[in-house]
Amino acid sequence: MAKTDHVPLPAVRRLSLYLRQLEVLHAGDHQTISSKQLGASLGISDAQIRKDLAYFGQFGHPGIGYRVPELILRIRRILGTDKTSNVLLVGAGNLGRALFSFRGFAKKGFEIVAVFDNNPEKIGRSLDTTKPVTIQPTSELAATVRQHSIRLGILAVPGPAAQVVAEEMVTAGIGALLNFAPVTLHVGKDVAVSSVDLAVHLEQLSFQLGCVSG
Amino acid sequence: MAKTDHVPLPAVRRLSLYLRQLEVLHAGDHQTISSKQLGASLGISDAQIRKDLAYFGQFGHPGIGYRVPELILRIRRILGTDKTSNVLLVGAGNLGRALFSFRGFAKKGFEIVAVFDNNPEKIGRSLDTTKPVTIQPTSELAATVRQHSIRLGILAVPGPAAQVVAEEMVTAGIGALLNFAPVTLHVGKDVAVSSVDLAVHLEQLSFQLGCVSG
DNA sequence: TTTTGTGAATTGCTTCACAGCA
DNA sequence: TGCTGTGAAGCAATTCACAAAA
Repeated sequence: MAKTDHVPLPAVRRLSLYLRQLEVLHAGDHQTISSKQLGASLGISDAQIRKDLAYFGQFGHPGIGYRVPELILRIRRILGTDKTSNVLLVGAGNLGRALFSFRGFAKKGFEIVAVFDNNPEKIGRSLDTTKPVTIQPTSELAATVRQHSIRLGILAVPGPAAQVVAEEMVTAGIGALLNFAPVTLHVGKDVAVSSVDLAVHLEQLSFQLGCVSG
Repeated sequence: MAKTDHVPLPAVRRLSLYLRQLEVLHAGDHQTISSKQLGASLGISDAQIRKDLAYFGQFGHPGIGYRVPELILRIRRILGTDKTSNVLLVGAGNLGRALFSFRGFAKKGFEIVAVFDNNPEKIGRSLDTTKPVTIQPTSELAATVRQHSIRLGILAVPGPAAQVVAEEMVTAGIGALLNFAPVTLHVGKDVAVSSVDLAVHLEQLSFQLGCVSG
């Protein structure tokens, strides 16, 4: 089976990009694609793509390339998105609403099945009236996590609240956190954390602008 | 002055994190901090921090550490956020609204001064009635970019439209793009691009969940 | 003592280049 | 011929370890 014998994290990140592009190709009825072609469409070298895939097994066909539908299925299996995952969201503010309404998650096999916020005016209401998910207080985290077998949580609360809420989520049984709060979360090593800080991204770009011209 | 003689991009990314933490420390009246303390609070080694800062000059004081207010100013200067930058946003959907209302940008020296969308029903309206910015059609991109000296653009349109809109933005004079569309943008090498794909982040976490337990 | 700044050593990632297969 | 899979080589980033400064 797959060699789980240490895979570079950047390789996993790129796997998602390959999948994204393969899904586009599949919709366009492409049956096969070479590492060279796929690389050109993503700005990545062909050797990189072959090496990345080789971490997980042998997927290609010499002389042919990769069969698009086959590779899609196998990458989904690797990422664990061949089955739909239940996800919870904490933080029913502007960002939380946008994330809850975002169609892209469902397409990729993630479904937000519960929303939490401790603002009393929000509890019992819905973030998006077209969906039947009502906002719960965080005191109900543990019960809901168990009930829906949720392992993945999205954290979209203000910075000052983030560490406390993250701890509540972990205690409730969450094993992976997507954090939008502009703070570094301190959680156990067995909990995976991925952080998105919008200001940090703009600062990167601002720096790069400064490099080329005054 | 600063050695601009090739800096690893990961180092620049971390510079933003250092700044974020330093601002917290400054608010808490800390006057100095050592690389060891700063590292502990961010989960980064002390050597890493000293090396990162050394790419840009000498900021520390042996035996003392770093003076917090001084280091904040110098990192802001490096990132180009010591002055406020005008930013534009294309895409007035759910995500665009959340980004426009996000307070964190202003705190970091970024101000969204123009919003674009080609939906005729949205043009002329406002994304947030507490702010006096009305939605314009993308045909007005170039004029607005020139008028406000905008160099940074946020792209929050659906995937299929992203490449075309990105090209319009670059033609209008935008030099750096923060892209939220789930596609790889093909732009000139002189344009900086930073992409945030929410589904990719969840896939990373899903993979990591699969590593520890079935 | 404490803590920085930095060459040297190390680790990790990417690219190269080619054998093997269709 | 065209393309994959992969060891070897090369490059980039991180960590080590210590001289110098307060």
